[in-house]
Amino acid sequence: MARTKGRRQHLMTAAISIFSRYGYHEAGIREIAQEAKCAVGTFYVYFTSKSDVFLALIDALYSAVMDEVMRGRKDLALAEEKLARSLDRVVGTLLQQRDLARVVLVTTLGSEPVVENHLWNIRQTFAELLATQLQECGIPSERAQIGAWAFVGALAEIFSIWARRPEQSLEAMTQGVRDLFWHAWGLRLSSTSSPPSSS
Amino acid sequence: MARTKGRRQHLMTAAISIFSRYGYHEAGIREIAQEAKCAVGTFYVYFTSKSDVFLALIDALYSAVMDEVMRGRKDLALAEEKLARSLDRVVGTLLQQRDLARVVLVTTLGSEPVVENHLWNIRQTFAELLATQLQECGIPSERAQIGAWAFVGALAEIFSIWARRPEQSLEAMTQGVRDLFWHAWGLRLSSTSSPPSSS
Amino acid sequence: MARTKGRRQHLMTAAISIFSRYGYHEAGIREIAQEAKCAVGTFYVYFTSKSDVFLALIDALYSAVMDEVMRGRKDLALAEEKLARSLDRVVGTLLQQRDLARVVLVTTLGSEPVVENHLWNIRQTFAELLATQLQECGIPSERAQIGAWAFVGALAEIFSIWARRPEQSLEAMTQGVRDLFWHAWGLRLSSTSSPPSSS
Amino acid sequence: MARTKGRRQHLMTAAISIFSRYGYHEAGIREIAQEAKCAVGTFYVYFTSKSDVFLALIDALYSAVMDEVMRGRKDLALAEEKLARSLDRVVGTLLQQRDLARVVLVTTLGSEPVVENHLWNIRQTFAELLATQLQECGIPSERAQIGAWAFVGALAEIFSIWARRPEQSLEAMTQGVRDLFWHAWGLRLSSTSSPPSSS
DNA sequence: AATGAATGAGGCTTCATTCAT
DNA sequence: CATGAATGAAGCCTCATTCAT
Repeated sequence: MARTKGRRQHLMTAAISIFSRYGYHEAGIREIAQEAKCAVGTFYVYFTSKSDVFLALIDALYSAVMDEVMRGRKDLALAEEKLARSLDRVVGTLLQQRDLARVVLVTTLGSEPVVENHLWNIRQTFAELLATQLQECGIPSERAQIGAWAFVGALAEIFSIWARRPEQSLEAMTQGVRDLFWHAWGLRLSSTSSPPSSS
Repeated sequence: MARTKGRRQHLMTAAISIFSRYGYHEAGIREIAQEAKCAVGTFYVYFTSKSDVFLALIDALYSAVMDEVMRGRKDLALAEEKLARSLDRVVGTLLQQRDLARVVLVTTLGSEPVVENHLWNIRQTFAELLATQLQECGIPSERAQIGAWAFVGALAEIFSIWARRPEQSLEAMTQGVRDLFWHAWGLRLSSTSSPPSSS
Repeated sequence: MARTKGRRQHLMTAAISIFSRYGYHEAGIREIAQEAKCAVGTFYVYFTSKSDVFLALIDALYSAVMDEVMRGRKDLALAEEKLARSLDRVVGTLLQQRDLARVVLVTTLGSEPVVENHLWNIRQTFAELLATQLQECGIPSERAQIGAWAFVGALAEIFSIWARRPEQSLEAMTQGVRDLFWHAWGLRLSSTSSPPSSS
Repeated sequence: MARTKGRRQHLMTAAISIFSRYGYHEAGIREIAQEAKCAVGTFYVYFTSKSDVFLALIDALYSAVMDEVMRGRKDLALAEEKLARSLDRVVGTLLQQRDLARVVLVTTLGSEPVVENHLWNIRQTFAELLATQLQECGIPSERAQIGAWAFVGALAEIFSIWARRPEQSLEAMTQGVRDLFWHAWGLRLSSTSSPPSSS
C-alpha cells in the first residue's frame, strides 16, 4: 500500500495521521516525516511548507467530493433528485475518506491564515453550489443560503463529535443530519441510496 | 466602559479584541496587554497563562447564556414554549455578546488541548440540555440528539461566516437558523420574541 | 516568640525558613513575606533586596560564632586549650543555630556574586583565625592553612548532609569531624566540653 | 582540540567555561552557544535543557574518576595500598580535569533540584565507596563514614578556594588534604605516586 | 532525489522591585 | 510604617525551514 504510491501520496497519508492525532499546531514536520519513514528534508522536496501539505489535503478532499457529486448528477433530471444525489455523494465521500474529512473539517480551524482562507473559499464554493440546488428545488434564495451554511456547519460538527467519540456511528450521525435537513427543507423524495463509485 | 470595570474585566475585553483579530496562536500576550494599556506582567497578575484567559472567556459566555436561559424558563409551562424561549435566549445572548461569541465559537478550535477540552465539555453540556428539551417536545431520543448537535454546529458556522463577512446581518442569519431547525423539528409555536434582559 | 521580636527579626526568621526549604533562587520574596505574615512591600522597608536579607543572615551567624569564640577564650592560657575551646564554641554555636547555619553554609553557594563574596570573605577570615591558632599550637604554616580550609569544608559538608538526612544526629557528626581533625593535627588535649552560653 | 571533537563534546567544553565563569544561574544558553560558536538551537539538538548539560558534566567527571579508580586497583592486594591508590587516582583525575571538577564541585550547589539531587547521589555513592575502603583498613564504621564525608567536603572546599585564587597551587593543596586525612586515619603507607593514565 | 544537522527568530512566563495610597 | 497592584527586563525553549553533502 505504500510502495506503489508515490512518495508524495505517502507523505500526505502520514500527514493525515499526524494532523488528526495532534492538530495543526501540535503536529510537527519531524513527526510527519517519521510516520512516512523519510527524512525531514525529503518532506520539503514534495511540499514547500507545513501549510502546503494542508492545502493539498484540503484540495484532495474537495476534488474527491466534487468528482463524486458531478459524476452522480449526469443522468438525473429532477431538481430534487439531483439534490438528493448530491447530498448522498457528498456524505458518501466524506464517509469513505473519513480520516481525511476529519482533518479538513475539524483540524483546519485555527491553523493559519493561508490555510483557513483556502478552506473558507472552498466551503463557500460548496455552500453556494448547495444553495443553488436548493433554489432549484423551489426554496427561496435567503432560506437556501442559510440552509446551505447550516448544513455545512452541522456536518462539520458531526465530524468533530466523531473525532472525540469514535464509537459513535458516523454513518448514523451523517444520515441523521441528512434527514433533518431534508425535512427542514420540506422535500419529499427519500434518499436515493446510490453508493458513490469506489475509489 | 473601561475605567469602571476592574482590571481583570478590562483585560478580558482586550483579549476578546485581540483573539478575534489574530486567532489563538497568532495572538500574543504582549498585544493583549498593550490593548489593555498595561504591562505584560500585569496580565499574569490576573491570569495564569494564555489558555487561562481563554477559559475565562468561554466560561463568561457560558454563564451568560445559561443565566439567560434559566431566567427565561421560570414562568413557562408548555415544553414547546420553554424550548422556544430557550432558543430565543441563547441566540439573544450570543447576539448581545457577539464579539465574545465569535471568539468562543470560532477561534477556540485548534487552540490547545486544555482549552478545546473545556469548550467541548461545555458544548456537550449545552447540547444535552437542548436534546432533553427536544425530547420533552416529543422528538425521539436519537433525532433529538443529532438535532441538538446540528443546531450547535449551524450556529457556530453562522458566527464563522459573520466573522468573515461582518456586513451580513447576524440577526437575520441566526433567526434563519432558528426557523430552519424549528421547522425541521416540526414544531408549531412561533418565536416568542421576548428579548433577554439587558445586562 | 514573634510579637516581641521586631519586624526585622521576624522577617529574618521567616527568611531562614523559606531559604532552607527552597534554596536561594527558588525562594521568593512573596513567600518570605507570607511566612512573616506581612506584605511584600513591608519586606522592602527592612531590607533593600533579596540578597540583603541573605547578607544579614550571614552576618548574624558570623557574629554569634565570633561572640562565642571570643567570650570562651578569655580565661585560657595554653594554645591548645584555646583552640579546643574555639572549636567547641564554633561547633556549639552552629548546633544551637542549626537552621541558620544550614542556610548560610549550604544554601549560599550559587546564590549571587555579592552574597557569595561576602560569605567567602567571612569564611576566609574565619579560616585565617583558625590557621593562626593552629600555628600557635606548633603546626607549620602551610599545614595549618590547609587544615583550616579542610575543617571548614568538612563542617559545611556535614550540614549539607544533615539538610538532606535530618534523622542523622548533627551532634554526633560534628563531634566526629572535630575528633577527626583533632587527631589529624596530633593534638593531645581532649574536648573541653564547656557549653557555650545560652542565647 | 575543538574541531576533532564532536559538536556535543564541543558544547560541553563551552559549558564548562561559561558555568565556571558565571555560575549556574547567571550562565545563559546564549552564552554557551556563542562560546561553542553555534546557534542556540544547536545547543538543543544535543541537550534537552540547561540542567541536562550540567548532568552530563557531572556524569563525565564521575565516569572519569571511577574509571581511573577502578583501573588503579587491579593489581593491588593490601587494603591500605588500594586506598592510597584510590585517593591518588581520585585526586589525580580531579587535577587533570580541574576546570570540570571546579564546575561540578563548586558551581552545582544552588543550581536546580534535579541537578543537585543527581550530584548528591553521586557524592553519596562515592563517599560510601570511600567509607568501605576505610573500614577495610580497620577504621570503625562510624568514623569511616564521617571521615569519608569530611574528605569529600574538604576536597570541594579546596576547589572552591582555587576557583577564587587560581594562583594557589591546586596540586599542593590537594596533596595537603590527602596527607591530612591520611594522618588523621593513622595510616602508615606513604603516597604511591603512580600517576593516572593520561587521557 | 534524499538527508538531517544547523539555524535563530520569537513566544510565554517569572519575579525582584517600586510607588501611590 | 504598611500595603500589594503594577511593572518590564530577561530567560528558556520550540520548531519550521534551509543547505551542504
